[in-house]
Order: sequence, then structure tokens, then C-alpha cells
Amino acid sequence: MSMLLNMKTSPINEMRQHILDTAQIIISGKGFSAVGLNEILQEAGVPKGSFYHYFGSKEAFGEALLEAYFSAYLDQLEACLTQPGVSGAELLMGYWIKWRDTQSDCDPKGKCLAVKLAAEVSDLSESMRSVLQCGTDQVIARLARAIEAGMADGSLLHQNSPQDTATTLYQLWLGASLRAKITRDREPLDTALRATHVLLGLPSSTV
Amino acid sequence: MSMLLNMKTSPINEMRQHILDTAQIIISGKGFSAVGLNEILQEAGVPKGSFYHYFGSKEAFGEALLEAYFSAYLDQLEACLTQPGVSGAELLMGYWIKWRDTQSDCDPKGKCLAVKLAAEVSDLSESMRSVLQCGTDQVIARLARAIEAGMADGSLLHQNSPQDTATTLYQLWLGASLRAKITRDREPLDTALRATHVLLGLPSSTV
DNA sequence: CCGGCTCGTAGACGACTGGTCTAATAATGA
DNA sequence: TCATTATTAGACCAGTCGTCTACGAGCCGG
Repeated sequence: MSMLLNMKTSPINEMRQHILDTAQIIISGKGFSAVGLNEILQEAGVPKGSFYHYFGSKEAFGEALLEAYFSAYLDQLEACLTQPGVSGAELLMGYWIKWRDTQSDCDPKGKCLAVKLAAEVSDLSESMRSVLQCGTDQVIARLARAIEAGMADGSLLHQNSPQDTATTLYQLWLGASLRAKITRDREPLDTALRATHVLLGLPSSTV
Repeated sequence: MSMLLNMKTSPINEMRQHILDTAQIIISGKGFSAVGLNEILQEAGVPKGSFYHYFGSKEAFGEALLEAYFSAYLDQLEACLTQPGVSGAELLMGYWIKWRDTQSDCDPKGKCLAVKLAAEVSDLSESMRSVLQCGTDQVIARLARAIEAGMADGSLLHQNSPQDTATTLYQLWLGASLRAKITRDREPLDTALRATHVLLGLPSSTV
């Protein structure tokens, strides 16, 4: 009983999370294949031999990394889209602006793992692809709910289906973030923000 | 003089191209870091030692790979967008439909290297990132010209700037292709195609 | 026709790192 | 004190990129 309750703060899970946190920063910079366990474990101050006490393999570790990432991301998304007294349209635009800002600065901590790893990992590991699919589907579903709420409160027009709009917007921002990695500036994300206004039927503002 | 003319068919360039063609298939599946020169050269039937007669390093090889890819892609794009007696809108939609079809089937030969490598390579090699930037910028510029032509022949409405629309569409399709790698089906690309209709101000068709 | 020359190629090799696992240590609890 | 568990050091081999020497095909002068 108490073991179940303390699952997240048990020493072994604390260590797991510590390794995952360290790895996220490194991997969001160098990718999955290009980073060795050595580098991660050394940075985390964990002996190499201990790795297989916490994770069954590098692939299982990758799964856990993505699961932890999406878990935190969805919490953050939920918080972002449930502020009292703010219209649905404003909540959504706040989310995209936050996306633009976190992906255009240079802090590796906030970089999106879906953008970084999707292409590399989907053809590499079926289990990691599956976590990625589950995570992104949940993000899109949450965005669709937010769009629906915006339609309900009158801040968004009814044009296409919320699911379709959410999917399109997510894909647009995925691609914009990818291109931002190429150009190394925020122009792709600014362009995506303008397009988001259009796709949501909002008056274009000076961003 | 004749050397310049024959540059593309000189034995050394034939060999280079043969290695590049072989590598493109493998790398578009497994990525850049995860593939060793061994595997590529073995598949190409080229001994390992000879590699450094054709390319200075793996990174230089990666540059050449991307250059060759974009060179071929831009030729293909040009051919796709310059068919006589077809309206600008139809040319563009033909291009997106072709994109959808090539990226949704399983043939690794036609897979987009920009989608596959952008995230991995941009943080790994400045020179490869630079080739990627140059290539994608050219694609977007060519798309912008096609949109401009569509406005000129009356098949497209004047709404936003051609450059902006081209950028948005390209990013949307980049992201849709990325998500298609995750979901392993064509739904992301079908959704992108519908959104493309909307963004171009065309009547939505049953795709 | 032949010997000596160059030059592109061949693939073994070096130094190193990868993920994985076993065997030994440290810590814990009875 | 001992049995059991938790932790870790280091060996392991396959694989990495890049180098280096040695082989052999082709040419040229005689």
C-alpha cells in the first residue's frame, strides 16, 4: 500500500528520474543514437554498471524518457489551457506563443522531444514510436477539446471539426519547429503563429 | 574543357554518386548517426579504404548526400510545377498530392531526407545544417513562385504574401510527414492536404 | 616485349566507444 | 553473525571512424 503511494518518491524512482532529467537535456541536443550511456551516466554522476538496475536496456530507457517527457508536457499543457476567466481563443493563442518562445530560445531544457526524436526514433524502435504516438495523440486531443471550448464560449468560429483543426495546427507547429532547427531563428515560428491566426479565423494581429 | 562537361559522368563522380545513391536509401531509414560507413560501403560494394578517396570524412559525405538530394529534388519540383496548360492551383495541388503519396507508402527510395535528418543533423553538423537550410529555402522560394503564378493566372486568390503562404505550407507538410512517421499511416498527410485547400482558398474537395 | 614507374584501390589495423552482463562488493535486516 | 538484497566496477566484444601500407593495373621509355 504505502509502496504504491510512495512510488514516485521511492529511492529507485528518484534515481530513475534523476537519470531521465539529465538525459533529456543531453538527448534533446544530440539525439538518441548519437548519445552513449556513458555520457549520460557520467553527467548524472551514476556509475555505468548501475544503469541496468534502473532500466532494462537503452531502448527501454528511451521509452521511459518519452513517457516522462509527455507526462510532464501534458500536465503543463493542461495548466496552460485551464486558466479561469480567459476565453478559449486566448488560451489557445497563449499556448502557441509559449511554444514559439520555448522553441526559439537556446535553452535545451525546454526543447520539444517530439520534434527532436520523432524522425530518428520512429524507424528505430517500435516501442518508442508507440510512446510517441500515444503522447502526440493526447496532445492533439487536448488541443481539440480547447478548440471545442473556444467554439462554445463564442471566441472561435465553427469552421472545421475541432479534431481536424487541432491536428493541422499541431502538425504545422511540429514542422515549424523542425524548420526552426534548420534556420536557427524564430522566423519559422513567427510564420506559424500568423498562420495559426488564419486557421482559427482570428483577426491577424501584429506579432 | 571536356573534363568540365563530363564532370557528372567521370568515373570518380559516377562512383561518388553510386555511393550516395546507396547511402540515401539506408540513411533515409536509419538516420545519419546510427548508420556506419561499413554498412553503406558494404551495400555499395565499395571497400572501406576507398571511401576516403571520394569523401574527406563522414561529415563531408553527409553534406554531399544532402546536396545531391536537394539537387535532384529541386529538378523534380521544377518539372512538377512547369507543365504546360495546367493552372497554377492545379500544379500546386498536384505537388502536394505527390508528396502525400510518396511519403505515405513504404518505399524508402522516395522518403524525404529533410524530414528524416533535419532534427538530428542540425545540432550535429553546422555544414550539414547549412546545406539543409539552403535546400529548404530554395524549395520554399520555388513554391512561392508557383503561388505567385497561380495568383497571376487567376486560379488562386490574393490573400497573404506568396512567400508566407509557401513557408506555412512547407512547414505544415514537414510536420505532417513527421507525424506520419509516428502514426505510420497517411491520416496526417490527408489532413494536411485538406488544410492546404483551406490555406490556398480553394473549395474543399473530397480527398 | 619488358622493366620500372606511378597511382588508385584494398582491406587490415588502431584507437576508441557502444551497449550489455557477470562477478564481486556494500548494505541491509533477521 | 549471517543471508539476502542492492549496488557497482570492470570485462566483454562488436562496432565506430579514420589511417596506412601494400598490392596490382596501366602507362612509358627502351
